[in-house]
Amino acid sequence: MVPRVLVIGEKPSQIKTIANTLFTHSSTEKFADRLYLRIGQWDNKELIMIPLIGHITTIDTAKEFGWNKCQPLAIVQNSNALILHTNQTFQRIISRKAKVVDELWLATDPDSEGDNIAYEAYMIAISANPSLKQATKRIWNSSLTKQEILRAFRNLIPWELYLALAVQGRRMVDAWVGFAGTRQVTGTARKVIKQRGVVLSVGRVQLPTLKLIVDRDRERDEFQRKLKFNILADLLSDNRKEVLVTVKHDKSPFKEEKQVKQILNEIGKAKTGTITKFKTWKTKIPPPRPWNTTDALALLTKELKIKANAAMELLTILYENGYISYPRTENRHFKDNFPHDEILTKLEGYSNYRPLLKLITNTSQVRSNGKKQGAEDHDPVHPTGEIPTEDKIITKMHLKAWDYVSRHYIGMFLPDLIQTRGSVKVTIKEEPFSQKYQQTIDEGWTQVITWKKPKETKKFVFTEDQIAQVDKIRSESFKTKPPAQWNDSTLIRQLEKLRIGTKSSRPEIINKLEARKYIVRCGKTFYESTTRGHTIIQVFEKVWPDLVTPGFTRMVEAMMDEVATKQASYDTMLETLRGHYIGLHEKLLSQLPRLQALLQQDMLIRSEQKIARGKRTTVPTQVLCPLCQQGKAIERLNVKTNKKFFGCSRYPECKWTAPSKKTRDGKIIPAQTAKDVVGPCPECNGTLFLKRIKDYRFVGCSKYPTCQTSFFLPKRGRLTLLRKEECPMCQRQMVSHVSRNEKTGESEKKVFCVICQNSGKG
DNA sequence: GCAAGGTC
Repeated sequence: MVPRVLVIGEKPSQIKTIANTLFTHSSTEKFADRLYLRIGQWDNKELIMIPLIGHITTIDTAKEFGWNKCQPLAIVQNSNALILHTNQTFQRIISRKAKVVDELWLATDPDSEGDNIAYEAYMIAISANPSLKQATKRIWNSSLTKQEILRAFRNLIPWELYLALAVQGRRMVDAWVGFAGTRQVTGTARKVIKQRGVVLSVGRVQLPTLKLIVDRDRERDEFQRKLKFNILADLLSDNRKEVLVTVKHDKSPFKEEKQVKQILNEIGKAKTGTITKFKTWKTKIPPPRPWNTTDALALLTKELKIKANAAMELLTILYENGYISYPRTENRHFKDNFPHDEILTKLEGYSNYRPLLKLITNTSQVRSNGKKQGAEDHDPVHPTGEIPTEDKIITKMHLKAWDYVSRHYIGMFLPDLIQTRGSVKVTIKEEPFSQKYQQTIDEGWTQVITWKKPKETKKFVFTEDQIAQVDKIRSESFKTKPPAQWNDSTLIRQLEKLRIGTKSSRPEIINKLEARKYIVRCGKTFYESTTRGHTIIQVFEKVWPDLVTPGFTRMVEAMMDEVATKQASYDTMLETLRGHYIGLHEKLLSQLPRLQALLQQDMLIRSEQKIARGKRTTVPTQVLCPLCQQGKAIERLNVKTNKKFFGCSRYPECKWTAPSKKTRDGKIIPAQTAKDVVGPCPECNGTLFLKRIKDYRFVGCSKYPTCQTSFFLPKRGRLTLLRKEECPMCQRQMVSHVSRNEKTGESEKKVFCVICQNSGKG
């Protein structure tokens, strides 16, 4: 009789691939809903393959250590507190089959988590059939290609427990910290927060993530906007008719206005400068590297303005329906023999891509391959070549996500982006100025990866030692900006960089923090910490600084390494970290009064917000509505974003709203005033108001970007809204524009309507 | 009810 082997896999899709590779004839046997054994002959053996669905066990507290049944710290102090729950479906099938086989092959993913999953299956198998202990092997395949599967199944490696035990240790420590910490903090919170079922959670990964957000808010709160200055000079053509380029002083930005004035005094009237250097060159920029999960999520969250979790769901649906590859991968490297040409040929079925695919000369490999990352691992995220169409499952959003994945993939085969660039250095009365330009010669891959099209700037030509004509030397001022708030895209990139969480868990971490009310989304994309989130970090920074920085994860990782390399035993790991945690939890106990006091403040703020929500108003102001000039501006609360804004007291007759802004002395006022407001937007319910971005001035809609109505105004000259004059054509405010005539030097005044450009006189 | 990590 041929020997029988039990093969354990980590997931159904993987077992299917392996079975299809090894077996010429095979049979299946259903053992649970949508789960099948695969049985077949290979290498004179009968292989029985069982697909798992990730871990078989979960860690829980024993009954007598449930909520409110013991002190939270008892979970850590008592070695019987944590127990393993085993999934009965897998327990049953593994036990049953283990009894009838001669060998056990563990074919879970080739990484430490995979070893731990294999260990769970192994413990069940040897308890059903102890003789398997001597007949267990591990399969370590670096990918799921036919060749690699065959290689791995012919080169079985010895089964060792160390890596699995290291992960088991990590799982136990995570449970201690999470369970004991969460219960202690939640217990304290419930003395103050009388909401039903409120839970404040604590964990090894969520606290460092929360700290990132809290720290950024702290930086922004402390940030002092400072005025800085650039000195600019316009270089003219020889006939002085046209500005060729605006050059910037090399020492810009200046901090001191005094210094700027001094320089302007010295050189302000200069009419010429000497070109000291002028060069041009060509730059080739190769296509971007392949996407791993983080890259794909970062792009989709940014472009589609959705959460990381939502982006992950889009990718999962596309994967499950066969349109893209497995979306959870750390890898940015396509292997050499990857069948790119098959996929590219299939993509020709989509007419939008056909002209782009014709630009490809070599379909055998991508032009900028990334690094191989992750021990398993799946290929980078790519389309399968199947073309999706809109139906019940595939929505417009799925199609958009698929288009990004496909375009990024196709772009990786296209020629380089070629730019011509130039730079000039010019000395005006010994003061150094310079400027650069870049223009596209060949769009290359940006024809497909359109979201990465570079900015074009105006080209200029000079010769060295040429005397350049200078028009006006002037200064511009700007205010420094605080560091930006985190969004899904920047946050998951930072988490990957700091090695916090995993490719699969990162989007969920952000969701969890939001569900716990530690952070809120403000606007559409940005995250901000709540008072509650702030409080948690404040207390834990005192109690256990290492837990709120990636330090604790590093410590756990170091211990795991010691166990995996046999320098420490599993028991040593547990006892070391148990002792460590007990000490810190005791410190937490001493901080509970402080935590309670801080949460009280959180409650005060929350109850204020509740009142605000109930009445839908807060303090009425004396500010006249800038749009209708009849109602008063009233501060209101956007319930969705928790952000305050101003609206007109005559709502719904007057639909004026404006975001709130903080003045220097800390007052909250509407971001628009009567000075800026032009009138109702002709396209939507918004308000048109004067906007200034850099040196551009225009009239824009308050509902931007939803409504993109805008009218540009002259770049120079003084603009004043004329409150008392109304346009006879469209009944909006007129504008007076005072500018200097370039030729005569006299000032000219024009009065016109910004919307219909009517002069008002005719 | 709670963590973090697999997978669906």
